[in-house]
Amino acid sequence: MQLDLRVDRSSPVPLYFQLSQQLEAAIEHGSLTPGSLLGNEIELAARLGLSRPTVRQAIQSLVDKGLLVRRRGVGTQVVHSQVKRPLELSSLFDDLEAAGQRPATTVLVNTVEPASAEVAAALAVAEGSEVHRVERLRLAHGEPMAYLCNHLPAGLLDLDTGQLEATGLYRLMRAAGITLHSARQSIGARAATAAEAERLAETEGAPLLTMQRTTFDDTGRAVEFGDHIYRPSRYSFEFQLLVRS
Amino acid sequence: MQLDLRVDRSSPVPLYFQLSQQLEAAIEHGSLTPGSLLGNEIELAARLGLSRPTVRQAIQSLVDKGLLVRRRGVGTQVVHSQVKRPLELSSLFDDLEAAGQRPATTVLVNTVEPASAEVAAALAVAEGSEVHRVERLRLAHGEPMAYLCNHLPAGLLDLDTGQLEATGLYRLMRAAGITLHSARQSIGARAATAAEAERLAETEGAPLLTMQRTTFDDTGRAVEFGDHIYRPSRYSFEFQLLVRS
DNA sequence: GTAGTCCGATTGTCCGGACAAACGCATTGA
DNA sequence: TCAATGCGTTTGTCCGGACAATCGGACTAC
Repeated sequence: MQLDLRVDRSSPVPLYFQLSQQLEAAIEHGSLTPGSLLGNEIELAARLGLSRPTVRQAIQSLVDKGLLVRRRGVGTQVVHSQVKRPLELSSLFDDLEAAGQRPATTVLVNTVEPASAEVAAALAVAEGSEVHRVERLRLAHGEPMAYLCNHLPAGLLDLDTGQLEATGLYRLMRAAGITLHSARQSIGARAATAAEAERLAETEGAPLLTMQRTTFDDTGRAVEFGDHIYRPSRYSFEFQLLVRS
Repeated sequence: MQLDLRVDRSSPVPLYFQLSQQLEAAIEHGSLTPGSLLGNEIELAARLGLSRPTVRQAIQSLVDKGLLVRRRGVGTQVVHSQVKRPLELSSLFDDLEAAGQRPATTVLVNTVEPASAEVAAALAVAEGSEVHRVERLRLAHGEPMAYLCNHLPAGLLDLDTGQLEATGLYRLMRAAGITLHSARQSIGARAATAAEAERLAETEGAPLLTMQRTTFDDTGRAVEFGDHIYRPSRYSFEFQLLVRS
């Protein structure tokens, strides 16, 4: 069966993007089965009334996402594996909400204070300069799941405790017009201290999953430094990797 | 100062690739300083005797790597942050060697056996069908660092114990003509069992970092399923993330 | 029967051009 | 003084075409 592909030239949405979205939907939906050929680019372009570069741009974006594989002399195939999504710069809040976990947040600390040496280095600000510090307990189904300590440069964002309890930090930053660009992240493990155990309803010495992250916006500014600990019985990091070609 | 950019039209290396490599080298080397404009595409194309699409393709590849940021009406800038490399599908062996840690491997088990339910599900083979099982202890500076248990579909690869002790599993797979494409990965933590503690020179109940990974080749076949445990005092996962746009 | 060769199919690379959209800045107007 | 407008600059999108590189299968020669 021929796929029902169409583009709307009156739409402000770029043509290549319309096409790639429809192809992605067809793959997700199962209309394009794994391993099936996509039909050659020339013919596809002719059928849609598009030029070949435009079709190629659409296909390329899906190749970059790992959904398609191109082979010279063969054609373009749908990858047949449980490919989900490449690792995104996601927030714990969004992850939990997407998983239907109904996340809740308790703000424990929300102050402005001088930057410690470690924080200053991570945020590339002067030691002792003012930074926000936010400490939160993240719950799912009423059970503590993670303890989140974040530092932000002062003046970047108004951090309202009420908002912090209603949504995630990343959403607040995006809403403030900050475009997140990249992050440097480190994941490890260690034993819980007595104070940490108490906060997370664990016992002292219990294994904890730790994550430290510095996030940068598109100008290269460090906009957030986070030091998080997770209960490994309740949370693990799951993601998809693609090989850089 | 004008950057000394040149392309060799007699080379079989694609022109856009020659250009992107030179630009990347200039960024790495510091000739292109963070925040500096790259000069507009039209002029750059004229200077190199290339067409604008070719120059754009070169720039785009660096944007995808997170090294450059384009802004309409402004130009293309070098991102000024400690951007290293996006997360790659790397092997522990290569990571350690790159860090100058002189990794060593002891092969504990190297057999063929029927697939358990878990392994069969991960590799998408029938339960009970034959699979390779390899268990290795990875050392750095003579200290145990990780315990690696891997399963591979039978017939994919000859697993020679000697080779496994001399290099990494991924290198052997690549050398056998398998092109790694993507992987699904899960990172967590838990307490060490008595047997694990013994192997890793830890104590029972000590926190361990765990990683499970299924790797797929470019045809979508599952080619490897790994279950690894790391000593968190010796190893943590460090990587760079880019936001998908 | 087997290995090597040829050939059609398909993607990879590259060109030159055209217009649209967004940004920053200077100018203009209230 | 401050906001709105206009304009030049730069990237974003799209077109149509050309040739090269590679793959797989069919064919041929031994």
